[in-house]
Amino acid sequence: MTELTIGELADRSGIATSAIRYYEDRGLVTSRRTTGNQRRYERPMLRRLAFIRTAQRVGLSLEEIEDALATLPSNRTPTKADWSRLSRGWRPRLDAQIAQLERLRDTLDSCIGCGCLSLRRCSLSNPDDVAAERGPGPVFLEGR
Amino acid sequence: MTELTIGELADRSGIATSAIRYYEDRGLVTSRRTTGNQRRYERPMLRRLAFIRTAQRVGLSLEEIEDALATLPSNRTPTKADWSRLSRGWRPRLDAQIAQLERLRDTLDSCIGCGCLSLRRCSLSNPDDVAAERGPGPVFLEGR
DNA sequence: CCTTGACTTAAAGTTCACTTCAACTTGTGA
DNA sequence: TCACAAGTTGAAGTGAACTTTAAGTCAAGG
Repeated sequence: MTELTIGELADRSGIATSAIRYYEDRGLVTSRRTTGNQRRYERPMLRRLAFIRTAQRVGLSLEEIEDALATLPSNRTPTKADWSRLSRGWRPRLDAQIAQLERLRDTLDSCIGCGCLSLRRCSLSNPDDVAAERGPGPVFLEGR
Repeated sequence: MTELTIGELADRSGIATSAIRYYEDRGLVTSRRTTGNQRRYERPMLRRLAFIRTAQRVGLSLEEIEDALATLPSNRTPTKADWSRLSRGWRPRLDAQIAQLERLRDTLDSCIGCGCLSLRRCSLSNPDDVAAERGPGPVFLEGR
């Protein structure tokens, strides 16, 4: 039982089989096929899925994750050092996200009493941080 | 010039006319119509848009914003106290988001050296915070 | 051998928050 | 008055990350 079926991989990773197939279509994971055309995964694929899932939590898109995975050596199973290298860059990214939310929170604190929300005067709704405004849509989806 | 056209409202709020029309379809904003069927907005609508935009930055969906706006008195223009009341609840939400990212960052710090990312052993890829796992997709979209 | 659950594919559907399009109508400054 | 920018509508398109569906094929236990 050294290889895993897609169902086993899904159970162990907590990622749906449909998502795993989707990742495979996008080239994020690979498998060998049985004579009957079924997918079989080696155990290191579990770590790869863990990497993908965690990178998503950090806020990377699948495209970015794809790029990161592309820098892994293709001639051997990635080592811990390989994974460590890839995830090292996440720290500044997380820091930036946290800083941005903290700015929002602090501004909220100073505005909450007045309820002004003036688009021109209040920095809450008119933040300095214009760079962060590119691209609409929700900035953060929490527990809901 | 006490009323604004949709273009003027867009200019002043920084929100595209298409988005404003979309909000109106969803009932988030309202307008009166000229005899020629064009929209005209009263100035308080600017604050309403500011509220919507800021609520989005905090991470609320349009549906949640809709619900919040529904609690405003319909018989009068909302006061600063009204807006203040609505935005008061954002603080815990922001706090939770920040805390979640900080947990992720701290766990990342303790995992980055080892590169383990084990789905079963490493808390980075296997967070306690299971509630936060509902709903896939990017958790945070920063500057990019 | 045979049932049954797990697997296969391509294609279409989902959600969110909009944007774009086409075809048309209004409003305004010269 | 008339050109033309700005407004109107419904419907379709966008992008990200999947999920669902349909119509099958495969693998393993009894």
